[in-house]
Amino acid sequence: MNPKKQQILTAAYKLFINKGYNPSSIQDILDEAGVSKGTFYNYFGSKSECLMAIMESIGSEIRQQRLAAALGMLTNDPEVLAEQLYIRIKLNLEKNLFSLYESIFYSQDPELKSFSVKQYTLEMEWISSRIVDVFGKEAAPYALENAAFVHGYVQQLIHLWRLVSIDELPAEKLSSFVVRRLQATITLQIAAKDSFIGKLKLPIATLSELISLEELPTMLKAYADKLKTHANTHQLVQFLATELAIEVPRKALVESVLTTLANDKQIESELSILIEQVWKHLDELA
Amino acid sequence: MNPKKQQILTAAYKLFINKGYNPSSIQDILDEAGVSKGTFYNYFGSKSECLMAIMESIGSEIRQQRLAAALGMLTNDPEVLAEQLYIRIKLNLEKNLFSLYESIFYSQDPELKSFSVKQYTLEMEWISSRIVDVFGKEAAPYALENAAFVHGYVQQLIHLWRLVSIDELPAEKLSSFVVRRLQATITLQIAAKDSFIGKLKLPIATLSELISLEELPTMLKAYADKLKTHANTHQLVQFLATELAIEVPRKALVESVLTTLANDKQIESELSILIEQVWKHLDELA
DNA sequence: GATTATTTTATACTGACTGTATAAAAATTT
DNA sequence: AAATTTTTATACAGTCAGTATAAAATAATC
Repeated sequence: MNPKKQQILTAAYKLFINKGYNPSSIQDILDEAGVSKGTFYNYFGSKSECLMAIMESIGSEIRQQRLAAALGMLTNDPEVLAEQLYIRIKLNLEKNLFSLYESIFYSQDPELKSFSVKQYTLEMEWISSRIVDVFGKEAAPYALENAAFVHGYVQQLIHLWRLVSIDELPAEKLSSFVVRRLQATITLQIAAKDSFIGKLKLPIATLSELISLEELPTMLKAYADKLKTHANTHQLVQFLATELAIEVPRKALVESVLTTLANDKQIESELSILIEQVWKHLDELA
Repeated sequence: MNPKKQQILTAAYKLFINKGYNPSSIQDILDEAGVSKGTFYNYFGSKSECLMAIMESIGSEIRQQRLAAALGMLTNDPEVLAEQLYIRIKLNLEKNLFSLYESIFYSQDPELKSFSVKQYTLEMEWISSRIVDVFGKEAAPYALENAAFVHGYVQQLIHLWRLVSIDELPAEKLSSFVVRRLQATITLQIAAKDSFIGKLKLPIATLSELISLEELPTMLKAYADKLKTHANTHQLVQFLATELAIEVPRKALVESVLTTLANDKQIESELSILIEQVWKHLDELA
């Protein structure tokens, strides 16, 4: 990613989580980044576009870590689900993201609004599918409303904790607590056939569809070619492209490279989507 | 209440729920109310103060209706709880309040922020105490976190419903569904002794303490004296003051007057707090 | 009914904000 | 070395919240 763009994102991120989104003016960002106004508007059409770019990359980081956490584990293990829920809570805490979500979720700005709807939809879909993984297909009719249950309960407990205690939030305890509560309530709910949302479905969100393992090498190759100036990243992506093309890709090597890439803050969102897709295919490799 | 102040509140309310809080400028409010800037700042120190005044009166309306709904009913009836939860949902729907809560809850403005913390605390305390009413004192150690459960679940289901369906939200179905889920989960939770928040308590919010039945007549009388210009309200408050002072106040009459007052949009928040207190004492009357 | 006090209006102003525009300077690419 | 792109500095338009003030309208008091 262009260093100026990265500078701006870093500065904006720092300001947003400290002062909050609204109170941080574009001028503040420019001063912090040591960059002029023209440059800012060269990369972002508006302040909210800048915020969305930040959220996008965090979302991608969460998804990658969740995929990594499930790797080699049984998908129906409730503890894996708890661990994955914990990943979001942990990242939100570490990066102080609550105020960012807050600014976004209930924003009046139509672009931010629809962005947050998309983010929300993705999260609900992901939790729903994990609920079916864990509790079996008899849980499917109740998965969506229990995704809402999980999401809402986590959110409220975090909020509540901050009002009742000055101690650090026990995030792991929280996520496993919520999963236990989920387990209890969903079992009874299935038995009672008690449903609210019923058969209604969320409008499909993008990004959930998989890029096939066959397509990935060419796409990665195409991307690698754009990375001439970033020697390190270029090497890694180039390697992925060729390795995934051969008969039996070396899984451990691929995973290692993915981990390195996942920790690289410089990468474009376009690339990080590709990386997520590789993660998803990882357990298909020998 | 001063007619100009009422004009401003009505105009602001209309704009806030249609355009949202942030996009409504003070100038918009002035135009809508047909009032000049000086007048606005004569009654409200800022735009957010105006919003808080609106929220305050709605909160009071909700609390009064909830008290009325429980009147003469058994406090441990889960259906009464569902009905009371429904009251908030219904009022929020009717008055399109979601966007208002949204603007407030996650605001950066420190005054709004602490106001919303207070509102939130009151709601949590109220739900908690109702949970103990319904599920008995063995539910007490779990009441607070289940208040968070109820609040978060309701919120999420409303949000979800709006994404999956264009139909009107089935609010009554929602509230009774959540109460059933609460019933299921809290029973298992008590059995499992599984708690997250533990013994931690919310910092006490004001307004929860009762004004005694003995004090009320004098306080009402004092207030009535300030209402010389509002003949109708003055009559009603004056009546309450004298009626509550006598040996055996006529309950039906008092209740009727309270209902009339509850529907009066003109009353000051100071008075509406007194009215709430009378509601709370109502079942002590013969 | 006249005088005094209060409320309301109209208007101008400050300072902060987002986003646009533009010409010159700096850095990159060809 | 020349051409192209990026970056800077700066000025500008238009919006906003909130302050200030003098004049007009209304209400309260004697």
